[in-house]
Amino acid sequence: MASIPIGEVAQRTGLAVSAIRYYEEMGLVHPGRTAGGQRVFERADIRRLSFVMVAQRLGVSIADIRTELSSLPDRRTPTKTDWTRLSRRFRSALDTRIQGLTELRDRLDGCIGCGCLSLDLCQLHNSDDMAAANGTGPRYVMGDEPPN
Amino acid sequence: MASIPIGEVAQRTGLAVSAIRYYEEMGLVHPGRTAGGQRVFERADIRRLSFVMVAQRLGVSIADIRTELSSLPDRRTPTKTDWTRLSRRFRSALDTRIQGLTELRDRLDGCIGCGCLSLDLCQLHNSDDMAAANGTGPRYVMGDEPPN
DNA sequence: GTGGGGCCTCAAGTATACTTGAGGTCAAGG
DNA sequence: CCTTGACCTCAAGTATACTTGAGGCCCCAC
Repeated sequence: MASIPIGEVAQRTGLAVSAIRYYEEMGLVHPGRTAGGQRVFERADIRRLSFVMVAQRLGVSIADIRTELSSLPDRRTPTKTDWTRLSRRFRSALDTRIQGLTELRDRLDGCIGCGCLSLDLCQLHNSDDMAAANGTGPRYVMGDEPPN
Repeated sequence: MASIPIGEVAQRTGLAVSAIRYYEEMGLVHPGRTAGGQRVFERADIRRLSFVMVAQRLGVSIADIRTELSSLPDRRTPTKTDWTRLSRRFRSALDTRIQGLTELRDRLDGCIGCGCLSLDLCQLHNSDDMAAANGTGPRYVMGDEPPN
């Protein structure tokens, strides 16, 4: 069956060879080895790596990606059901993020009108005194959510 | 006029004191100094820092934030017009990002249906052969855009 | 069967974004 | 005045995510 060398995986995914080796070290992929010790990947590994790239792009840390991927069977080729479960969780994370950014954008819209981030009476910044009173600042803008 | 010490700026913005000093070093804020050498901030600086926090949250690097902020007058208190110009550019970056994520999500939706990232005949992954033919992989998913 | 491109490991380096610690100064309230 | 909490600098450390380099096998097309 398809045994793909690291260089080809790199070409197919667009990742650097060094990055793929790093991902293995981080436990995101578990390629096999030839008798001579060279890594042997399979298609499922390319898919794992694709997922890694997409998740990375969304700002998910490698540690978190590993956690997500741990729901997939390590060496058995994942079934459609495995991936569907993962995709669903992923989609919901995406939704959350999009929603957060959209709210931020809408709040910013109000700002542009009022010259906000510059004027004190904006809905975002209130007066400095009010902001000081409950220990805020850009938190209004950021919706009081943690960065990730 | 309002001369705010660094600790108060930290409280109001939610930033660590050390982070604010770092931002000064990186050229994102330019506080004044007392005769004794302590930093003196003004309201405009808090707004700059708020902007920094929001931009950071969107994944903008400090170097890029500095570039953005350079359109504001360094020491003169920015006018409403200054901030409006900045906000508009910012809003458009936000739009781009939201749009990218939304497209990603929609493509993922197709995937969930077909068990993609797992099956070869998905619209995202085509067959491995086709993907190999034009040197792609997750690029379909990522819309061929650079990370930032 | 061999030449050489591809692959290997391991250590160290890079970039970003800060934090922590040591050692010392400033300034406001009592 | 004097205490003391907030502030100062500078160097070093931390975490994340990789890349680069040295030194050396692997393996397949010719």
